[in-house]
Amino acid sequence: MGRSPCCEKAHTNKGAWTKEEDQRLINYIRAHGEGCWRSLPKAAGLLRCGKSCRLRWINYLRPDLKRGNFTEEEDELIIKLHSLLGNKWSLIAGRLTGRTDNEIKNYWNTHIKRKLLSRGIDPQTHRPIGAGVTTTTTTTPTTPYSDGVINSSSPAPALTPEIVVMNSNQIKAEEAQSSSGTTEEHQQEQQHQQQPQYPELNLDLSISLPFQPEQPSTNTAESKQQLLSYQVFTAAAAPPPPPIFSQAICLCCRLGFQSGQACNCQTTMIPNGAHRYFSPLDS
DNA sequence: AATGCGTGCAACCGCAGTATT
DNA sequence: CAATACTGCGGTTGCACGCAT
Repeated sequence: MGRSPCCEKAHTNKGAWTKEEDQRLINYIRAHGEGCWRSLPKAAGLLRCGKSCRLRWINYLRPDLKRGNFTEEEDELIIKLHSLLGNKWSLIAGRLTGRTDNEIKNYWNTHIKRKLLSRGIDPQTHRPIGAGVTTTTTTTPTTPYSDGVINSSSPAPALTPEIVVMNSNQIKAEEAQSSSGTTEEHQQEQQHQQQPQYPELNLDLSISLPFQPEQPSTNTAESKQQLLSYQVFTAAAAPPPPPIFSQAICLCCRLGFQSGQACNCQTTMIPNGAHRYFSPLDS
């Protein structure tokens, strides 16, 4: 048997929130904190479903929200993040403090799309419009880096989550520094130079079979640890986190970045071209 | 002043993944 | 293990507003 029934959809208000409803929600969350959205409406005396309360709080009432226009820096950051992550608005929002996924999504659809089109750039692919897709490689329409292992024949860019929050000058400096790296890095550098719009991005991606761990774990605790690791790499990170070892698949690795280039987790290649991720604890 | 149109944004909807019973 | 609820996410819709005609 499952749980008890969800919030009754009857007897719930819809549409715009009133000031009184807002105040009730704020007061309740101040007193009891976020979470438990299902029981919140009843406890707070609101005729709304929990989902609606959550949305209202996250998108509008949260005290740490930054209201107002997006800056030029935020614009460029969103564009770069979108080229990297696709329509993963929540991940993008995690990189812009005080902005919500909904806000960014709206801003993208109303402003940035147009901005890119006026620059002659396809907002979905981040390629110049008219540059035909002639390769046999495939990318998903909304996510340049699909959720799988990127084929080793087309190495992913040496971008780290930290680089993502840097400005373009910092990125250039980072690239200049990396040019004195290994042969492999040098090859990537050459590929970067072939990208006309965003040199740090390689959008020519192939898709291979999804990564299969050698010892797939169904352990719940380990799953939680993986989630935690994922959250560490995706959380809003104003200052770059100190070097840490990932004990699971970090976001960088999930995006196909190779160890050392993008993150500090320990990743190695296995013969089929996929990556094997292992924890320092394994050794 | 009235109307039409475009824009911006809050809110809803449906789905997928996860948690719980 | 299956069934069900919960949570979060992305896509879409609808309304309010401003501007042009």
